[in-house]
Amino acid sequence: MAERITPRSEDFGQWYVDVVLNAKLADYSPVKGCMVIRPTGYAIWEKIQQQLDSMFKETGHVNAYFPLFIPESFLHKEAEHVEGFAPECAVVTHGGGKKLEEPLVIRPTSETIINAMFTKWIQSYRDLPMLINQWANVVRWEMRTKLFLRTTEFLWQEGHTCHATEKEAREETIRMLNIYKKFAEEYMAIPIIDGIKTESEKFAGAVETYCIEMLMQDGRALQGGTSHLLGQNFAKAFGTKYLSKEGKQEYVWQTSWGVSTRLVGAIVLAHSDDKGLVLPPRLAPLQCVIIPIFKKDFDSSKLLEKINELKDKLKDKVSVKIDDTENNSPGFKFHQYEIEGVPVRVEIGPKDFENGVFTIARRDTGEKFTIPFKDAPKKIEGLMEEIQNAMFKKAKDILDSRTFTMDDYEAFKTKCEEGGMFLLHWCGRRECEDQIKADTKATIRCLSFDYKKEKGKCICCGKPSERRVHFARSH
RNA sequence: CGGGGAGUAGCGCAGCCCGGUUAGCGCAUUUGCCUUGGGAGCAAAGGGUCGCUGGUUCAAAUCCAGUCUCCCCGACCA
Repeated sequence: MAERITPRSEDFGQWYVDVVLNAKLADYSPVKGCMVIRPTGYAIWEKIQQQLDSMFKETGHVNAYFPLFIPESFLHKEAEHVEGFAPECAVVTHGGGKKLEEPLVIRPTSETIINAMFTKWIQSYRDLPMLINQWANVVRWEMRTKLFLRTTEFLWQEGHTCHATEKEAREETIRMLNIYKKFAEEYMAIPIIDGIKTESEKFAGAVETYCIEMLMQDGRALQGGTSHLLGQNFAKAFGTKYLSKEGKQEYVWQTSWGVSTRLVGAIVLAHSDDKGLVLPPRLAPLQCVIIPIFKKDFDSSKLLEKINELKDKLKDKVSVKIDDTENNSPGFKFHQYEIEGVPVRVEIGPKDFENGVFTIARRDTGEKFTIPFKDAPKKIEGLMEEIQNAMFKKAKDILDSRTFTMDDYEAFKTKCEEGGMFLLHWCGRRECEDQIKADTKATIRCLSFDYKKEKGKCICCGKPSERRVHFARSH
């Protein structure tokens, strides 16, 4: 039985955890920092997987699987890569009761071991492009964790591609970023800011890192996905070469890109209200629940007949479930499905039956209305799209209303406490980036693709700047 | 690693300051009756090494010392 969710606007972190736990998406595990994903939460992840997978396949990518263990020496082959990842690696030193000759790192990401295979697989320009994706778990030993947003072990998808030219690799990097953007906006109903990361925030081992950034309801930003242009860094480290048309040995140009179970957390943080989870219809494992209201002196079979009829008409287009259990009251069920975020609820009791209508309730707005039996299927089907769009618009309004353009450092420092996205002039120097982070905890989320050329002064040091960049405190 | 908080029934908590009946409450569970239009009601029942170790005392959930664990904030976060 779920506990009631209490509104706790003053403590958003706790509110978030309450939503996750009450909606039964996940549990804390016996192993600290790790998370147990419950069936309800996993079902959302499955919807995400399904959709992304089909988008990857449309663009020619195929799935494969690589080992969980990576020889420690592999990580050392790329200098920046090992520097970035070594501190957060879990390392296996023993196996079969003996100390291993070479420790095995539990993959924090798979560039190295995949490149070791690419080197064997790729001989000629005819083998390119090679477009591989892997669905897997990875481990990163973070100091502090939070359900879905940052856990020691998490599930993700990592794409790894090889191309003959830098141009092709660059196109691929952006193509995949755009797929993430489309997925976030059209499926998760969360507007994003896309752009490039600064040198200090980019992936260890990449030439460039692109990302989609989201703003959550608590005013903090969340990195939703990244797409890296790896250049020839890993190719050189692992000797991944091909024979070109011209008969020359060339290093391949590579990309990698990934999103994780963090996206489930993003949905929770972006859309939930004090009643619980609110799921966008396109990713809701259950889109519509039908609840009959029985009365002692009313023939319940008449209600069941009506709702089965409705279910049959809906079932090809909308995922629907009838909850005709008798051990809980209707009120209890209403709350239960609201906590779980089911987009649409249909009720029918004797009164409705006599009037020839269903009562329909929207999860996103809480709005309740009746509709004649014959119009119900079409209406409910239409509601899915309507709710999906309304949720995106609501999230977009939050992003817009909490994006601030500022030029005064002191004012920014104060305003930053409330959260939000900030468009600030920045001189491009690491020193200022670090200074601002030290002063405000805000980091450069990205240099967005969408910007106006505009002469200004760096908010920190006053040196000239050509454009504004996105700053925010992030999760 | 630093700062704060918490460990008492399956879950959530009160009791502790100021030691003293048989350690209490809500939810959940079991049984019976009755019910279902926003988290039902009534009646009864079961369920506890009070985190652990030691000390003080006639007497410890309560006081003292130590210890373990968890949570929150910070440092960290390709």
